[in-house]
Amino acid sequence: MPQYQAVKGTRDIFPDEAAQWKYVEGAVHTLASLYGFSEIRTPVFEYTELFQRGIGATTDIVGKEMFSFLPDPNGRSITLRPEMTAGVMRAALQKNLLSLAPVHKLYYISELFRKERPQAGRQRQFSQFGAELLGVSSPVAVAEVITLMMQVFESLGLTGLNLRINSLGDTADRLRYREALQLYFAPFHDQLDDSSKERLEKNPLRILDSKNPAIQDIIAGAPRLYDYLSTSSVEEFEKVLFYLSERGIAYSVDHRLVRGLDYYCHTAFEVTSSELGAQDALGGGGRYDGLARELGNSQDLPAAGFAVGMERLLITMEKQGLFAALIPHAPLVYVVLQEQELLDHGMQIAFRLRKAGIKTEIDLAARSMKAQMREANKMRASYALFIGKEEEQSGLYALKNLVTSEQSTLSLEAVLDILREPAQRELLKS
RNA sequence: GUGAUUGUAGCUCAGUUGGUUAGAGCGCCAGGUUGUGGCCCUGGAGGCCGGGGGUUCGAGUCCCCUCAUUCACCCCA
Repeated sequence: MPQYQAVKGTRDIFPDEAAQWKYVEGAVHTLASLYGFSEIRTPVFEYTELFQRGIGATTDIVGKEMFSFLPDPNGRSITLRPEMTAGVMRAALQKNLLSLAPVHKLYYISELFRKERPQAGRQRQFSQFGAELLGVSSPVAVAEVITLMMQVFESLGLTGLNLRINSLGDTADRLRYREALQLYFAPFHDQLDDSSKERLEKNPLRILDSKNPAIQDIIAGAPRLYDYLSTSSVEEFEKVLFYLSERGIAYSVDHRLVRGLDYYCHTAFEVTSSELGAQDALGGGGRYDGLARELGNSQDLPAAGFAVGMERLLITMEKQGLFAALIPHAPLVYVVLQEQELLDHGMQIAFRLRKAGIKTEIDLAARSMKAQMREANKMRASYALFIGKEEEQSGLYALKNLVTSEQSTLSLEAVLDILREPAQRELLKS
């Protein structure tokens, strides 16, 4: 066992896997841009109060999962961001973005931190990609955001996902419903588990989220939030569903979907994958018009967004075999040295090739020719360029096509001429 | 934070009721004649058997503690 290993809940991403990340990130960038979203990058840590206010003091994230610390004895507590929305909203308010233009569409791919016990699909450092649409207070915004998210999944080839959606209504709706819930659960108080009892006081909606089998029957009989929605809230929700249907996006309405963060209102949604095990949420989001005011803004700021767990996305793709076509970028030519003394000359040749845009490998460890050839083969290099004493003096090199095994003796200029064209093709592919 | 699980070579794992110098496959390195890969063959390097303590003539195998892993709960991406 090595003396040092990666901190609990963190992991290293080695080249093979990094290629998968790059591929997925590329799809995110491309599609976000296609929908007119621009990238935003915010600091990894923020003042702790931002999350306490923004996410909600009663949530598990704020209550027990934040990495918080004091930068100096008299400083304000800061926290490694456990999610992105609060930080993005803070940035938007700080810059007064909405005064520059009425609508802003932002997306990100960022690292987040939560102090949870790791398990499948859950780490202490993880990353999400997500989008926030600011300034539009209508079902249009939610529909737009969901559509982008689903198109990312689709373009990556994911199948078998389940999109669930619900309406949480506006503040007034929820207030009325909250009372109704408390009234309903009161007689069952003694049968509830501890966390549900606590939620009954602080945030009764979240009792509906409970997976505790012992209280499922009680939950099943609870009044439905949907029945407490105002006419306008219902209309709004129906409009979102209409947009989704129109775009061929399959969904199922789930009246018990609440989601853990306090700032959601109206539409909330979640995408799950059966490929994921217990932590099956691939992504989720909703509307959060009230977040800005919660963060001290004088008024609400219409906003909708989603976040998708990158690790979970990668896990699902791996399980569905969606990385099979991802082949490592092989070198076009491998410079093979007859003996170690030729390394200087070999490196000079490699440099010339690389300058010409030709992906070139050379064995810096100066191993045997056999080893060099074996490695060239393993890397799937297309050509081997042999350098021996003769070549060094004559300036004529032996270029071997490793696929056809044909070999010819050429000047460096001739070699460049031959390799330039396939190098161009490789460049276009990558 | 709670519960369970597993810790033997770089990786995947064998290691019989405790009994000699701890094994395999893959990977890695080097060879299979004089400057040339893939397949094949040969050889080699590499393990305080997670750590500590205990039982025993004897522990990779049994007991205790500890650290770590994985999975699940809570909750979330």
